[in-house]
Amino acid sequence: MTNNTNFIRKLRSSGLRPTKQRIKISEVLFDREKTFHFTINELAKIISEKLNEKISLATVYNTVHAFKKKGYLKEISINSDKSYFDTNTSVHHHFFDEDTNELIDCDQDNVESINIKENFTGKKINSIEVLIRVASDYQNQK
Amino acid sequence: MTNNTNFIRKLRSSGLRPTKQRIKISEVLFDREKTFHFTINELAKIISEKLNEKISLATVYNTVHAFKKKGYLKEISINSDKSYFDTNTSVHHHFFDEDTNELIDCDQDNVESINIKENFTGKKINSIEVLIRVASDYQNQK
DNA sequence: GTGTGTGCAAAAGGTTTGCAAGAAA
DNA sequence: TTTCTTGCAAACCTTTTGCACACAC
Repeated sequence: MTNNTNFIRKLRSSGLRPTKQRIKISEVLFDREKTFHFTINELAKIISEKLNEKISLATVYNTVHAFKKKGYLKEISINSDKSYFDTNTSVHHHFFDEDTNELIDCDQDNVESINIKENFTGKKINSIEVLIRVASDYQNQK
Repeated sequence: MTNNTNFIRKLRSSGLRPTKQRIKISEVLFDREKTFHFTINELAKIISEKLNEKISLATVYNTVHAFKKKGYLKEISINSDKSYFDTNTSVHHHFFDEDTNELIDCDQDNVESINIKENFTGKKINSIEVLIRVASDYQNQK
């Protein structure tokens, strides 16, 4: 599959040198039909275990942050010991399954739009993030 | 100021022994008029620097988590390396000032209610959290 | 006394950093 | 050859853990 050309073009156009590592990570992240949610550890595991490639953890961190800065990834707010990222960079919200620690995109149609009537902070709104925590009904002893 | 009696009663009624440390932390957290947002480090600093009291970090962590479990504190989702807590446990949302890393309560009146039209996950909704990231207009190079 | 809570230091887990070696331009 | 990127290990920071001692009941 050589739509690697596309990744190379994309990287180059955003001022990132198309290195082997970045292309490989692009494949893992963007060569899929559905949105992908991941932690950096999960991503590193996929690369090393599923693909049997060796990319240093530091490089994975570098790359993910570079991609985020370029707008190819979104970081999602969950209080958790780890950071979650999302290949879907459009404005949308999330379910977080507390049973499985899994993120699920929330269809915009399922949420009424949120209007901030007043922004008393006098600052620009950068983003509005909604996180809906869900869990099995029976295990609500948390 | 001896509304410590109140804290002692409160602690006891929730099955927590009213130790010196827990009472002191209660004072810092709840003996104020406005909502208080903090990270555990900030709390520990206030105790040691402002009050010149020595409470072990582990105890601060224990206490904050105990208070959260009892429903006296709320944990707030921000992607950050630290956890933020809020003494306002009612349902409400937040502004997060990216310039100062400060949390601000969002008046419910300023947000239209959010309705999740469909919960396709088949699970119970535990919470709906809204975080509005704000920053100065001119420094949007992030 | 019994059981719970505290304090310390060590450990753990995620993330960042410094720097030398390597690859891209 | 110049600049950017990688990889490694060490450092860092927040949070958790284990255990002896102290305190609340």
